[in-house]
Amino acid sequence: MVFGEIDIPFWSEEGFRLAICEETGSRFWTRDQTRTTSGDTQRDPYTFIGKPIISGYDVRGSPLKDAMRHEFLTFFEDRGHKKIAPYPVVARWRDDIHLTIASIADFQPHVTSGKTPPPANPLTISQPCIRLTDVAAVGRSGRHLTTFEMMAHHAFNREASDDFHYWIDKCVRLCDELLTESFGIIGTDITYVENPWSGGGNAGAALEVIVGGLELATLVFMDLEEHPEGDTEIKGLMYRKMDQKIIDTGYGLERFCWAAAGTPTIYEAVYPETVSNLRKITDFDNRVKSLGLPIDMDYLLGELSRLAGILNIDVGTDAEELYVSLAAKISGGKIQISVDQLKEITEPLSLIYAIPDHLQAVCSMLGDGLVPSNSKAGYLPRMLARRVCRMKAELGINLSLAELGQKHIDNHMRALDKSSVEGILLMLKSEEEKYNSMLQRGRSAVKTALKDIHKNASSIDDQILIRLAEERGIQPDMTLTIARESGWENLEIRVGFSAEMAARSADRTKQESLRKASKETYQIQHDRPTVRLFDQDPDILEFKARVVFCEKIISRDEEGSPERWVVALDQSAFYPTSGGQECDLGWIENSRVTEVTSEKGIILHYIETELPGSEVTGRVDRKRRKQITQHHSAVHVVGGSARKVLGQHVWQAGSYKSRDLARLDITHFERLTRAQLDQIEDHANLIVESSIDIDIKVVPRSHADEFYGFTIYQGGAPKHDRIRIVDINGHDTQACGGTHVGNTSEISDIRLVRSSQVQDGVERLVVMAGEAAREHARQQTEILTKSADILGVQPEDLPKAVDRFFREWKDQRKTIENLRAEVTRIRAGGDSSATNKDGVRYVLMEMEGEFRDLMSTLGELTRDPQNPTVAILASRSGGGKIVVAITEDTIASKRHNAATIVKAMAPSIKGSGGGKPTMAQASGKDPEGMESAMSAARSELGI
RNA sequence: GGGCGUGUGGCGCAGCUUGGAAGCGCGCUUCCUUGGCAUGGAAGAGGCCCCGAGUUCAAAUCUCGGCACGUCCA
Repeated sequence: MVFGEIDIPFWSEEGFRLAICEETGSRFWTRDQTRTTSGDTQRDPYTFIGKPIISGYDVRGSPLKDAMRHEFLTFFEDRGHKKIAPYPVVARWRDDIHLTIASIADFQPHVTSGKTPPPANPLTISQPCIRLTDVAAVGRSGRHLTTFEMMAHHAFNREASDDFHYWIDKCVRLCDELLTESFGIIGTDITYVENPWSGGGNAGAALEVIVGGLELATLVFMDLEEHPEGDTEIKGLMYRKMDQKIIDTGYGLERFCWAAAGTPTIYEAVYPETVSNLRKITDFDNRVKSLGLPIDMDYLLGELSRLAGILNIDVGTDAEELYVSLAAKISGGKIQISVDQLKEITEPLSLIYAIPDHLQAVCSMLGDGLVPSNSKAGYLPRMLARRVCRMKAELGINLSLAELGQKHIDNHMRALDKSSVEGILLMLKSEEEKYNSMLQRGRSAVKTALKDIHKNASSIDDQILIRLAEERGIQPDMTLTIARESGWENLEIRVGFSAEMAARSADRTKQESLRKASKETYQIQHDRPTVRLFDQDPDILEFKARVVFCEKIISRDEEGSPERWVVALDQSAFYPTSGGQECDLGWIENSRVTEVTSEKGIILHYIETELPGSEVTGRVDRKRRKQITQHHSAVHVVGGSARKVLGQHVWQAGSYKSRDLARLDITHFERLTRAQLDQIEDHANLIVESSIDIDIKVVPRSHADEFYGFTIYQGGAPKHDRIRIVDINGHDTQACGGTHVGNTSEISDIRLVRSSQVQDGVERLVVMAGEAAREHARQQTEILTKSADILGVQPEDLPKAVDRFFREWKDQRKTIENLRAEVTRIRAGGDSSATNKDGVRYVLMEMEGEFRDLMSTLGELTRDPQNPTVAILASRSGGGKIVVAITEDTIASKRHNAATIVKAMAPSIKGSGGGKPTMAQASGKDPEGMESAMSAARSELGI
């Protein structure tokens, strides 16, 4: 059978026939003897709008979702599936994606690869997901959402180990029973379209389940994995059978709700409160009424949804053209509606629809502890928050982002606890402020960028638009709005520009991904993992071991680098650099260990001399280990304290533990004040004083997820099927492989030295514990004492004294400048340094000071056009400096050239110089030559 | 993780391409105009041009490093 074709007993038993879609050519199965299209084509309009295909559900919004979800989960529970609690939308257990994009994502890669058993088998779940790929279509298409719940039943079959549940036939039977029995859908309305699936290294046959023009579910039968020697080719890649056969299904909860509600769009079914509220606030219905169209609003919306859903407004498509054809098609052309009228309705409406969806996505991301940021994952909620801000402004809504968020949470996210809600609202508030300040800055940026463009100009240089968008985040349409406000009223952006820009950035992203750097590591020919003694007992610091291999490293660096050997042992107490913790150092026999790393479970010790035998003794540097261990435990304590003090949104974004200091990066939405640091520090020290035991145990992956929750993955995605839990009882629990003290009291002392910002939304705390903390305190005191000594004050008076000195220094500098000007005026007015000849004043003056000082004095002499002057100032400091200036646009500047004068003078002081005709300068190495430089100037000037 | 960009009086910014005297608008102080206010006029104060190296006769300007911040993409 060809890959992707599905023939099961169920088809014939139930009277299905195979058909080929006239429109798309795909194979599909149907009970309907007359059907000629698969159901999901341009020729298949939605049939359920105004007449639901799922009956018996009168409610809308959250209650509708709850009822639907309950029906689905109960159906599969009754049929031997275990119900699993949903995972977070922020996929912290994975390092390849930021957000949970499907229910199967919960089990990738550990379960799908076969490494870890699933939490239950078979199982059913309703998983909230976020997908941002179609964000531009949300609100416009009538059916796209960024946030949705994927209801699913999964089975993980392993024939080899006799662990087999069900495969294609049973899966389709379950699905069909659910649709026809539980939801009362008429059997002939359902089509199953064959549409093989591949992605992420796996592939399999699949069926799309279509009812009433809407794809309600997808059933994937994953049994292939990518392999160069595989025998099945799909989209140019080779695949082979894998050990597991995985049932991966996805039922769109919101689509079921829509099909049950029969509303014009999916948004009215899922977010009725927000949609009607926003329609009221924006006076939408009256605005539409004033267009005077002879049709019922709901009917029109239904029509639009039906058509726009099929027209599929996508990114980069020419919206104008779509509008024209849409206007013509409405009600089969029976209703007259102009493109402008249509826009008047759809533009605001699409925003009203998109807002609740975006709010749902933002609030669930923030609720899961994703803090908005200008880079990394934090950019995702920021982007959505900013979209909402923009839409809000376009609709003229006066509510703040936080107020909208509050309403949304009240309607849709009641399960959130109070502190999380507070955190979300704070972050929304701060996001709106940041958005507004960006706009503020944007306004002046646009004005500056356009300042050389004539007010009547009709087009803007592409480069200007691109720069504004890429550097300042001002999209072209916004640039246009600002420009028009500020006086460039005729500006237009040429058609297709936005699409070009999108293509440009997509292109660059592609180029980037092509550049891949591979890091060279030591090649290991052995595969037996080293026994990690520090895991068993962190107190083992001296041990005997057998040498597995010991090889000299050929250094590619420059000649003189010291000789090094790399050693692997059968067991080791040396902790290798990993998880942000620096490695142990010490000795193996008499050879110093300078570095310890780990490759594929083998601990590699780098040493300075070759080892004599095969049985060796290793000794770990006790003091270093102790200090690093204290730092590591301190980081956990501080992390827990930060969460208590700042809120549940605090997550570890990275950490580093060395002998001298530890760093902990945490997510937080604003800069930390010293007062907050003190608060965290106090709390952390309270934990230290409370002498809490730190328990370490190793548990299976699925048990850890279930028992401790996903907050244990502070340090990143887990890499093994067994998880080492470090539990500071009641304070902080994390999955962690590092070394830790047995009781918090052993940390002895925690200091938060400072905080800095790594990126927007991520604060870096510099933590010191134990001896390092005390050493740091001593150094700080010394700096203070030394500085205070210099100024001759007590350390506590230092800030006041420094402030005074700085002030006085500024004042005096000012005074000196004024005095210098005064002296210049007096000397130039009378004594021998000034000469007048043919209406030009010549001032040759030697004085004290640097270039800067000479310059300011020059101004005094040559700025007055009433007094044409050639001024030559010289100073002997720093080898000799000369500046020459001539009053601009006068007979003086016509007669003389400053650069020529300077060049005539410079050789006398063994220097060189140059400048403009009215302003030049030179410096030299021989101040003694200043006299002759001056006479050179006199003869050059002819005085 | 990566790309691009920005740090200049209290605030908002120009100057940087092509190195050569620190500028603009708002605000501030004083005076004038007025019965008072809005306003108008005049004079003035206020700058480690983010920090540190380098190149140069000369750096706000060019190069490198650091710090702070912005923006976009994955």
